[in-house]
Amino acid sequence: MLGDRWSLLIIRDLMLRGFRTYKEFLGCYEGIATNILADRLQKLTAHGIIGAQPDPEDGRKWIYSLTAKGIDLAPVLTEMVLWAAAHEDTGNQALVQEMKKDKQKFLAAIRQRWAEGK
Amino acid sequence: MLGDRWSLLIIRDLMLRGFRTYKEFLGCYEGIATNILADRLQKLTAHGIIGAQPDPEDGRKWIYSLTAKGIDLAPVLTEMVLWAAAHEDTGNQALVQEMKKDKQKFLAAIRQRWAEGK
DNA sequence: TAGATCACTTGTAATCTGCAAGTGAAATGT
DNA sequence: ACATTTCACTTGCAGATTACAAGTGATCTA
Repeated sequence: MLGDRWSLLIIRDLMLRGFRTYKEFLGCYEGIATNILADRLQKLTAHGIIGAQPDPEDGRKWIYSLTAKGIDLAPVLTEMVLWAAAHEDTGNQALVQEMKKDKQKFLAAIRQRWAEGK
Repeated sequence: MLGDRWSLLIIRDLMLRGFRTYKEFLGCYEGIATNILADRLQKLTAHGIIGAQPDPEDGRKWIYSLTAKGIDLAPVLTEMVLWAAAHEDTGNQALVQEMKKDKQKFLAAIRQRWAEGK
């Protein structure tokens, strides 16, 4: 269900990088094809991990967001980021430091952010 | 690097189900092809996540094991199992209960088991 | 109202995967 | 000693999946 090259990246960027629209995803990943992105967004939606709403300010856009099920992946993503930081070259040292310092606080902040609807 | 259908399952079963040989993996997953299994074991080895040693009791067999880098995936796998248990139908309720009850203790036990060389 | 932007869809070629059948080395049975 | 079986793979090939380029229609902007 998450066992493909892009799904977890999409969730990560919704959760940690504030991505919201198709264009943001498409522009960011080197190499993701338009049809594959559309397919993954659709499958994640079908699995109830993300949701989509029309943008009230621009009728062409859709705004993607995490569902409760998607937000519950925060501990998984956090551990993955920490693992990658420990064993591979990764950027984003600030984020990693914040996670390491107080994991529970970090997770609580993510949940809080989504509870507030942003 | 782990973004495919089988790699994380292989790591999970090395870590939690005590799998050690090619045959165990092959017999367990419905549908994994022999060449794909060989390929994944090789790639995981190349990435330093698993290692392989010849079986001293049977010259045909290889014994696969987790490296330190692989063992460090325990928190990721644990959170994934807990997420799946909360949101999908999964078996292995005993394992899930043990993880939930004391996550740190559970992780310490995994590390201990590997430190002892089993 | 012409052109740009947006989120896709479609077509096609290349790549990857799944399955069946094989291979060689090592173990087992007689 | 020799045939058979087991083991961990490899090989060949058809079918599925993916990447890339080029649209498409609805919506926004100048």
